[in-house]
Amino acid sequence: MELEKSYNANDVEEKIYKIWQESGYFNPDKLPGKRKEPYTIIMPPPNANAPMHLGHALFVTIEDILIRFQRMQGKRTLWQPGTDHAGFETQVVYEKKLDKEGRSRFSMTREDFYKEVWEFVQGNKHITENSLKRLGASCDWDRNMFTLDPEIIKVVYGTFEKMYNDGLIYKSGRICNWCPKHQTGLADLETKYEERQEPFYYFKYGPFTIGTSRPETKFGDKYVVMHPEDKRYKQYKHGDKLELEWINGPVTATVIKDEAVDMEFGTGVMTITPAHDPIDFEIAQRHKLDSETVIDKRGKLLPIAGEFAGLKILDARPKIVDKLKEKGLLEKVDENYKHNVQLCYKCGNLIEPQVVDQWYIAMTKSLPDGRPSLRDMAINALEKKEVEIVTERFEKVFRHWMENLRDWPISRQIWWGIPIPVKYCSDCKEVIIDIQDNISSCKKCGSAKLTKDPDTFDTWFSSGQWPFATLMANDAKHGTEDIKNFFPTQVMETGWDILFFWVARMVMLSYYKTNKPPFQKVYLHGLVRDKDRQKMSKSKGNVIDPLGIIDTYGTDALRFALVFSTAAGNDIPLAEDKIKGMKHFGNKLWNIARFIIMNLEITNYKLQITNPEGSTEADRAILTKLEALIKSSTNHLENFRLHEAAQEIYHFTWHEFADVYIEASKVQLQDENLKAFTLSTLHYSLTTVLKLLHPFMPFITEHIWKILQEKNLAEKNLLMIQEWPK
RNA sequence: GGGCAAUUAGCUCAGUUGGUUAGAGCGUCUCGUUUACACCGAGAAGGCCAAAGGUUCGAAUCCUUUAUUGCCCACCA
Repeated sequence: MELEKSYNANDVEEKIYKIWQESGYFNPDKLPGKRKEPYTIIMPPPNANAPMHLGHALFVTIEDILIRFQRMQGKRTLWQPGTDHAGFETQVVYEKKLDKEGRSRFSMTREDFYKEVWEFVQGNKHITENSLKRLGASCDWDRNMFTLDPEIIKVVYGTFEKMYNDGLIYKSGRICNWCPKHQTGLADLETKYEERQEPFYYFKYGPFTIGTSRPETKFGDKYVVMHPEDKRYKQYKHGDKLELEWINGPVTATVIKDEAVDMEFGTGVMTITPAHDPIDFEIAQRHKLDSETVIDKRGKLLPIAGEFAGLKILDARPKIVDKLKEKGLLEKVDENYKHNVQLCYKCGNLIEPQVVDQWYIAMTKSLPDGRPSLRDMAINALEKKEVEIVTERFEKVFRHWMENLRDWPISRQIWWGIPIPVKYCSDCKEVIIDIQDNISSCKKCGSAKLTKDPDTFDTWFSSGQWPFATLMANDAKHGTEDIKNFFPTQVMETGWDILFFWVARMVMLSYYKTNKPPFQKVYLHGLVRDKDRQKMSKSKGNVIDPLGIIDTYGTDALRFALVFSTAAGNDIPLAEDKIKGMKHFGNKLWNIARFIIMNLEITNYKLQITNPEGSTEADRAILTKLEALIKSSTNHLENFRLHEAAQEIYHFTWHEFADVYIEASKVQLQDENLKAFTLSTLHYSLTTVLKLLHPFMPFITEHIWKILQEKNLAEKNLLMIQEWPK
């Protein structure tokens, strides 16, 4: 077979992937030899709501390198794949799509909406899976899982029920972050802050002056709050009643003394709107004050606003200010006031805090079986190094976040997701956990009037259980013993941007459910950014399609470029030139192989390097360097310094092996006394480099290996299961 | 307000526990098509490793301060 002058990735990658898949070696149960020690990575399931982006290419590359390396080291490797229904994220994506079509979920039935999203997600799932294959992912497709698979939901429901019975999950009507656009409550993490310059108004409130940037919330205000130590207001006593004129007429205000008031801020006096402000809500709770809803869930004023009822808050604001001005209650306006406003992290609309019933998980409550709280178990895990974040600087970040953790709201008022398995008795108000969805009468009073909880789980509640849920689901589905064999897993590899969303929750939920860490090490990668260091996002339209890159340069080049000069945890600005350079490297390797094969084909020398007789200084030098490379790159890989390993292998291959040794070999091959050892050295160096390079550039290395096999120049098995060089 | 990081060649970035002339990709310049490779080879230019001070036999690497940049967390009506 004539070998082409240059390597063409497109011709071989699909073929090679097929060979791998047919070998069965992605599946740990089908690996040859006696492999005892497991090595497991649970793949962070890509969201099945969009085509894949370079972030996926990065995580697939890193995880595939780790898995292939360990597989060649003789481990029983399981890389568990899956896709995520991604509740809120997907619903947002789909609602945008509806919006473009002039539709809205509010004019659809819940069932129809769910069905449409289901179809949409199924289509994306397949696209995503095919993309993972093009990237060379050697994950076990036999175990492929979806977050809405019944076996997964069963595990999730089991956890919910256990937590409810343990008193860790409770329902509360406290104030929550409400997005008026998406019509759902959100966790703190799902909101962001932005600095805005808005007018800050000072109004006369009886004898006081109060400041606010949100006059539209003030209709129901009937408590005036000041610090108990504030000397300016010492003549007012807690509980004093005052008659005063307010926006829509006279009100009776009650004086409240509370230490939450900052004496330095404004006039040191404020009125409170407990239904629409978290701080005010807390003050009201402390003093058991009345609370009145002023703004509805769509962000419009309620009848309490009188003439302003029905207006959107931002439209109402200037009108309300005008009215107060006319009434002579506007004292002054500070136009230079800057403050942070809270926004929905997805749509950027203002968060409008609302009092809504939500399910919460207690983060700091000790477990009834005597174990510490979820939060403390996670902190202990780091403390005891049962879980280590190898991207070390994130340990501090993790710990700090953990220490300040508040209870986690896990219910969402969205339709796309796992339904909360709860029914309520309309008569006796009993809460009934109904996992099978087949309970039709109240367990307590026998009433048949049951209503289903309309909410769904926060996606992170289910994906937070992913490491053990997938393995449990495998066992239920396939009769495997995955939980026994593969849990706890070895490595969780994911982006630092979901450290809190996901990693933290996995640690807590895993300890809760299994009493074990979900994984031993956490490797956090950075974000792939565009060439201007901008975050790639659909909304910015700067997303680069990895498949296009693969078409042009090949998967191996993309993979090598992604890990080549990237330290863990650092963001990666993608330069296409780098990928191009790595394609050249692949071609270099190809031609090294071509040269060696060409020389070996025309000879019949016995290949062996154990007998150094007839070796030259050049032979010995390259073998020494190769030995050092094996040691060093193995060490780097074991310690997650993939980029270091990649650079060293690159440097050796090109600048030691090709530039120096192969050049020297051309002379040595002319000498019959040197020829045998020279050929042996060439062959040995090549096969070793192929092995070392295989985790990084699996396609080209496997392809060359296959060609060597066809010429009886390599062992019969696939390169992917060859023994790692020692 | 609190915290974390970064600052190294024209550009984008590596540099594990401090140890010989600080590296890579791309770019620039010169030369070269001798059958592995022009997706190449040979060679060259280009860095007081942000600044100052300190520790050390020795610092890009450790410490202190400063400057600039980026990010995270919290959030005051």
